[in-house]
Amino acid sequence: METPPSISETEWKIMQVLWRKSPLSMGEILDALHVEEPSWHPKTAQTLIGRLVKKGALGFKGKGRSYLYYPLVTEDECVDQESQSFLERVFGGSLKPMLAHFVEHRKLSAKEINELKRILEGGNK
Amino acid sequence: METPPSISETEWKIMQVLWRKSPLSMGEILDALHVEEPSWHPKTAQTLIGRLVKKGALGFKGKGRSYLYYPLVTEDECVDQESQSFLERVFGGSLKPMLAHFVEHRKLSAKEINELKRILEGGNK
DNA sequence: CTGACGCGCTTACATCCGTAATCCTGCGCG
DNA sequence: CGCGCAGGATTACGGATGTAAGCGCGTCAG
Repeated sequence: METPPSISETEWKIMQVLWRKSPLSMGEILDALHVEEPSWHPKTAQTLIGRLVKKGALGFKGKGRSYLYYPLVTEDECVDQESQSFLERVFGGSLKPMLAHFVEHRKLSAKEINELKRILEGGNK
Repeated sequence: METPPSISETEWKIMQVLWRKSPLSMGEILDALHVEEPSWHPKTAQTLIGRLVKKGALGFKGKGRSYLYYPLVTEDECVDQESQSFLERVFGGSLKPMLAHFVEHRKLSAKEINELKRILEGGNK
């Protein structure tokens, strides 16, 4: 996990399932995916899982005929990776313009503002 | 600009040049790119510019033999697009976990925290 | 027992992306 | 005045991505 492998948009959805709960079998993953998005084709999911395993993002335990899959990279690592690259690419790496953008584009209620402020304070221990 | 075309990582760099100043000729764009990243190959930039034009992200004025390029989509539109998809993909569309993540992973100084808080307040007019 | 089904493994294929070369043409320099 | 060069158009190509089908085997239902 020195180098968290790159995880594509669609692959993320699968990772998220396994970050929430693991290990899971193919069928269980499919079920979980279908909750949010019923259009998942089993074969597609299988392919993506295969790629994630090959990339080293997922591991599995050969428990009999079918495997149980589980993440090899933590959600936090991946989130950090993504956040970093997003911030860099879109806002030149600086938080301020980013926050300013969100404040402007998503009409935040006073309540939300306060919650966000509390988060800022909490981190400044 | 109903549907801002998707702009890839590398294409962004070119858009940024033209958002800062436009219209520009091929050569001027290249010069600007070289400031940040001298390894830009002219042919590569040309290809990307071509793609951006085809996608409708850039327009040009045929001022003689060489064109002057300029953006057809605003930076704000694109930033919003990216931010939206990033937030959705990585944080389930919710600002709070996102801010919490940044606060935790980037040791923010008290000064930065204050600046961010001011941004929050400013938006809440 | 026997075939359907689940699922791992392999193959397919159209796009997009990054990176670049080739071709051609008109303009400016020597 | 002819040639090099900038730069527009076209073509190339390997890797990633989304989407999915085919093959083969072992398990479970009937």
